[in-house]
Amino acid sequence: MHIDYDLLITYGGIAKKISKGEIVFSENSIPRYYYQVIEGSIKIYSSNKQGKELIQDIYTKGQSFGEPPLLLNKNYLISAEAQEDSVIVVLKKENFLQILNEHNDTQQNLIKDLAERVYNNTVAAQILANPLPEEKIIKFLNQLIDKNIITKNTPIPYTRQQIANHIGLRVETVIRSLNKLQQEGKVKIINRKLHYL
Amino acid sequence: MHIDYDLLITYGGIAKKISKGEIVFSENSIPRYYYQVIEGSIKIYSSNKQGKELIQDIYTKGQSFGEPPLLLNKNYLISAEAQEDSVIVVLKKENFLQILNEHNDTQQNLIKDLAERVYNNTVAAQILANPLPEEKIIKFLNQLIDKNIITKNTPIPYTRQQIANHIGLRVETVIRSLNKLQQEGKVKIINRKLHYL
DNA sequence: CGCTCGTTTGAGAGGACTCAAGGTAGGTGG
DNA sequence: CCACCTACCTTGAGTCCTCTCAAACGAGCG
Repeated sequence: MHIDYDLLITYGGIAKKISKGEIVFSENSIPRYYYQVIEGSIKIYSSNKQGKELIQDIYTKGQSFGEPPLLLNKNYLISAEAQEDSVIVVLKKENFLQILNEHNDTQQNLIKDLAERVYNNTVAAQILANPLPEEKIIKFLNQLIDKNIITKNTPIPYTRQQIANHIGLRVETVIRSLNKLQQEGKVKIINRKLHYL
Repeated sequence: MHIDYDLLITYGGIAKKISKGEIVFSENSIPRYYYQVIEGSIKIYSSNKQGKELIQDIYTKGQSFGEPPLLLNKNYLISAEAQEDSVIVVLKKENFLQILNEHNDTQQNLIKDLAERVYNNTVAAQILANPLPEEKIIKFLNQLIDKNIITKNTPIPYTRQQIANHIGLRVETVIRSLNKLQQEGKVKIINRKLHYL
């Protein structure tokens, strides 16, 4: 989802700096705002009892996040945290709903965007349910390519830990699996930078 | 998502009988229709290389399914199969889009519905990523309660196999975990029927 | 009675996880 | 320019537990 910056401001949206590591909203809290990234990146995640973090999504420039609970009047199930110093626009819920009402194209954008998230979640579920670490990784990388986040033969901008948190594995397992994948010629590791072939 | 039956018919929707086990659409095929359940239940699932089935959703009376790929012009990533003898309405894509255009309330319903699916997927991801079988089961049961599919102290209408396919485990593991949960007093098994306490 | 489908139990193997210890690169400050 | 720090990566050894495979039991039904 993306709403024109000027429109957001017109309806009372406010740009806000968020430092790396700062929390935008957290699990169980009540949604009150619509959020859209102007600069930087926001990580959406949840943690289980053992403290293991599951990254559910990462939003960057131009993308909004956290609408579903806002629209459904339910509490957040996930937390949002800045992965780097970022800027976001914050818009009161009422004003967001007003934009939706008064601009029909916004509704259509929202539909497209939500449909895309459902679609992506389908893939994510298949990755998480897959019992083989190497297949998980390959599917994860394929997904990143589909989403235009990475391209083949260029360094992948994720740490081993981040990959692990995306697909539900431990760092060590990711490292060992990447080694196997390299032997199979599916990825290449050039001084620690991971490349997908 | 739910569209009024008469409206569907007005726009050219056709009711269709689907026998148990019959496929409505399958992975990799091209979406051409909007589907809505009239009677029975449709299972949405995908299978991995090892033939293990992952149930992603089950839709019943009044619910539609399969819109995201339809709206995004992408191929299905999942298959849809009747779990029992069912009746669905099939509506051509163009006509579905026309309904969306000409009935603003439909758009809003669609938004709500998609938001709900994203929300549910968030929970599903947490379940799939959880490494402990017993926690998976408990979270799964809690989700069924939230969705009003089951209530406490009544028999749960799922086979062990179905539960396993929902949460990414093997039947045997589900059975053994249920025994532990019974010992902990969290569920009760009355001649094979599972009850959540 | 004899299918068929779902449930259950046992034994064994494999592999992800855990824990612990080092290694390496890039940045910072003296 | 070098020493140091920190974050990330890597390796090893051992445990645990899910999965696999095989077999059998129970319930419902024609």
